[in-house]
Amino acid sequence: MSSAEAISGIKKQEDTNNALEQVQQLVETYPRVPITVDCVIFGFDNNELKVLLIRSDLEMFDGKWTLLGDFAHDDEELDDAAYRVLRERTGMRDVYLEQVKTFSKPHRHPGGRVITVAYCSLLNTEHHALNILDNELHWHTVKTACNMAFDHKEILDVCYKWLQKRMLEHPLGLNLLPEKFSLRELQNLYEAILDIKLDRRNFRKKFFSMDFLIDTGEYEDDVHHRPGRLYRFDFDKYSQNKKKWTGIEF
Amino acid sequence: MSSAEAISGIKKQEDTNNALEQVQQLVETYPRVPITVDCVIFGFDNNELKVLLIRSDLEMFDGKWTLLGDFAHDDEELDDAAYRVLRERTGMRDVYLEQVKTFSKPHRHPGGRVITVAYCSLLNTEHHALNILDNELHWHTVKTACNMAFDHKEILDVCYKWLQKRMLEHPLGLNLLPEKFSLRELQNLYEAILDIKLDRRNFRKKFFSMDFLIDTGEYEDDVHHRPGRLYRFDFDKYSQNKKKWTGIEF
DNA sequence: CCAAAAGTGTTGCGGTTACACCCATGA
DNA sequence: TCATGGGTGTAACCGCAACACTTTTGG
Repeated sequence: MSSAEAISGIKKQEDTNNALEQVQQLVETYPRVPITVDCVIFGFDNNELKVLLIRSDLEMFDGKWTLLGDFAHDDEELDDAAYRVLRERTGMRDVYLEQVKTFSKPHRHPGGRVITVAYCSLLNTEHHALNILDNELHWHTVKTACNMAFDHKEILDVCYKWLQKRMLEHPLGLNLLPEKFSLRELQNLYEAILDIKLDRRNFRKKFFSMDFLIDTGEYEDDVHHRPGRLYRFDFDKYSQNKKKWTGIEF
Repeated sequence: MSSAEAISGIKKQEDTNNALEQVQQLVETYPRVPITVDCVIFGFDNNELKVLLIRSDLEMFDGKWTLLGDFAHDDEELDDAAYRVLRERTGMRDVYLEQVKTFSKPHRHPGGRVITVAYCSLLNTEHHALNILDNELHWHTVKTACNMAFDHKEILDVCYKWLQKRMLEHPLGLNLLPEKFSLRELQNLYEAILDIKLDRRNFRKKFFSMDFLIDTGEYEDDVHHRPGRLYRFDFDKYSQNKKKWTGIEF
């Protein structure tokens, strides 16, 4: 390296430092807002879509229910914050989770401005039951959920609509079922969430033709009638064969 | 009101005040983060999808391009902030705008932690051309856009994918065309954005059968061949007749 | 009269819907 | 043996894809 190059190198380094300081100082001047994540945790039990809520620990929301949420830590990506909330509150890992929408009405939180990012997650209530730590946690039927704090009812509604739409194009709903499930259970799931009736034979044909169901060779054993076959969903195969394009339709 | 009731009323008021203070103090303790909105502004010109970018005014991003963004003001809902950015930068009002996703990687901004909410907007470049105030603003071809600051390339990619998907289920793409347009222009729009070829006759049949196109009775007049009819899109009719359900498909 | 794009119908295929009967199991 | 849901096939219909020629305009 020539000395001219060395000097130019030093100069460049100084410029970089100055530029960095400039940016840091600029960011210092920005208004700051507390950020939370709120998880809409769906479960499926008794042929009903449920949502996991906790009693508000704020005096002014005495008796009201809230979503599971928390502030974002410094240097924590919001996806990670949402996973952390799930872990801390339910003890579960590896749960399906997706960002849905950010809510920012100035007065949505009575304590001052707080922006929240809503996440939607789906888990199997049977697995989950073992891990609930906090007895102020309860599963509520989504359709009748009410008396909620903040704008959490609105967030729930948005996430429910999101789920209904997403179910049609993605098999995320299977996260609500046990690993092995009967076709009846699967159909009940779709019927309950979408709030429609489906023809049993056509539903079967549809799922079999997608060819993502693996026959376990096992049967239901807790049923008071002819037991149905149990299937697993082939998530690997799905992720290689997703549909790309379904045509213009509105 | 009895004096007991009055006392109880005062007590309740005090409780409320206390509770409010409690919540406010709690929110005070939350970590705070600067929030920005970034608008991915799409246009359509020369049969190509374009995106409006501005040169970064930060020294360390010398020569790089960024999305149009700004900090959220105090007490400003983020949707409003995004509309404000659009107004301030392009002079346009009443532009189609939708929240897409929140980006929160801890080091996405070199000046420290900044969380940004990405909005996608679509506007007609002809109308818009008149209003550009800042000559560091430029339309870039989306496919070849590069050399972007921050994580703005990633945001652009996510919004482009979002647009491709959204186009199939919602007529938002029509915001990219002039009010009156030919079917050829409409088809070019879909072909360019979705990056596919479509059969002309089937495309026409499809749109005519949806029955949202209003024949203006007018014709193109700037073409060097047989002029096509001009149509308007009936947004009112659309908003009353949206499809609800398109079947399970994944 | 030539180039360039507008405009227009039909056919075949595949997927969705609608629908009814026999079977296996537990009580 | 009865009640309950499991499991299965077929026919009509509809929407989508594939495909070519004539018409209109400007140059």
